[in-house]
Amino acid sequence: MAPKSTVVTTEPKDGPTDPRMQRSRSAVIDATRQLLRDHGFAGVSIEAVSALSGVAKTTIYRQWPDCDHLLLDVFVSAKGAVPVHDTGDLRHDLIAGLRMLASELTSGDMASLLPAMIEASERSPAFRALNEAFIAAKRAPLRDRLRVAVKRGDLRPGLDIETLMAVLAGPLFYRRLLLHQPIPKAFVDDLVDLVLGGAAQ
Amino acid sequence: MAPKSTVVTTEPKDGPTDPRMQRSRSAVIDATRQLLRDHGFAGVSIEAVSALSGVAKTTIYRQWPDCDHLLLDVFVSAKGAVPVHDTGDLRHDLIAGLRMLASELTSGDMASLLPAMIEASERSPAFRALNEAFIAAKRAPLRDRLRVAVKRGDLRPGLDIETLMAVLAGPLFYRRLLLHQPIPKAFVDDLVDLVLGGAAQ
DNA sequence: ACGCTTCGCTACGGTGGCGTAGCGAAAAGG
DNA sequence: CCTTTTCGCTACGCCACCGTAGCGAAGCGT
Repeated sequence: MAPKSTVVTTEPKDGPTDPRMQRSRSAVIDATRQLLRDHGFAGVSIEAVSALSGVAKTTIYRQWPDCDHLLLDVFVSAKGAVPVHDTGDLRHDLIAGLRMLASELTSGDMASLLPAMIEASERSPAFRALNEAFIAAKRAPLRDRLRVAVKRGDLRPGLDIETLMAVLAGPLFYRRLLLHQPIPKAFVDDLVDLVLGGAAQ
Repeated sequence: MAPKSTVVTTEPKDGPTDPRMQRSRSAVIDATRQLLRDHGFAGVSIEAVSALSGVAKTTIYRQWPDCDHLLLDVFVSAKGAVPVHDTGDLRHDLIAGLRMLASELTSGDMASLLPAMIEASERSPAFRALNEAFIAAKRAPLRDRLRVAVKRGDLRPGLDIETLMAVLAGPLFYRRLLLHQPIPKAFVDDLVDLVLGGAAQ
């Protein structure tokens, strides 16, 4: 059920592969992503992917040993960091960065794959490792920006960056995954203002 | 695949049912929960539940039309609100309430079922409706306590309660579901202090 | 002790997905 | 143009799970 627990090496660094391989490969991954989005985990099978993508079942088995490895590649294909620029204005930068995260959470690959990734991370070490690398990459720019802000004196000195990141990003995921509500821009604004200014009277 | 989309009526309000029915019923639900926790969604099937619970397959089919309805009942059986008392000290009450939420997220039914619930909510309206009712029940005490605090003047007047709740609860879910890290008590303390006091210099 | 209900068991046909083998067609590369 | 690789297709055996039928045994309420 779970992939080989050794190492996650789902990226062969693209050697001199045949262009035909590339085509079928992306067709398969696209179809898998679509199945995952439309019918959830239970809807993904080699046969269904074959039927939807038009790629023969045998061809799929030539590139992936089983369904889990295919799913791993689907998740790998959805990476990309959320840029957080430094304009000098912390509030502005945070709002811009979090708005981008919010839009990724409500549309795009991350929106449709995240729930499945979370579920997969619970049971398989390989998925968990991939997921953690994925999240870490996403978090890096925000963490860097916050560190600069602390060093610059825009934030309180003793502040724990990890806590701060959780307070900024967590509410967006909470709203997306638990409440199933959209994330309006005003929500991000309120969030940043609340975190920066505090809630107490 | 999805249950009847009509109404979620998975609670017959326990009429005069046979004690035997109760026994097999709870055995089945326990086994299903265990399978869901240990092997994820894919590990749940009527046959597996039957084998693990010791309840005959035919008996299961006599009480549930399919696997989805069984899963619905598993989720229903895991409810319960998080109490947030009012001692007059807002900071103390928030820390106490959030610590309890944190412990529920890292151990107990909610910890093992939440990821599956999230995934299920993405594809099935019935699961989504159930999940939303579940979350709403969990949120009520915290919301009430925050409203009292606003009215009492412990919090800024114009504060949006929804935003504030997301800022308080979101980071815990974020840490649990995305980072897969434990939630130490100090994290909850930092969180509450950060939200109440603000991050800015 | 009596009926009635529920249970466990076995057996069954049907379905869908798995993973492999073999082959001719097509396309890339030199 | 010719070799090599990949592809698509068919066919296959296998297995897990589905959902139902029938029946005797066991447990409940009275």
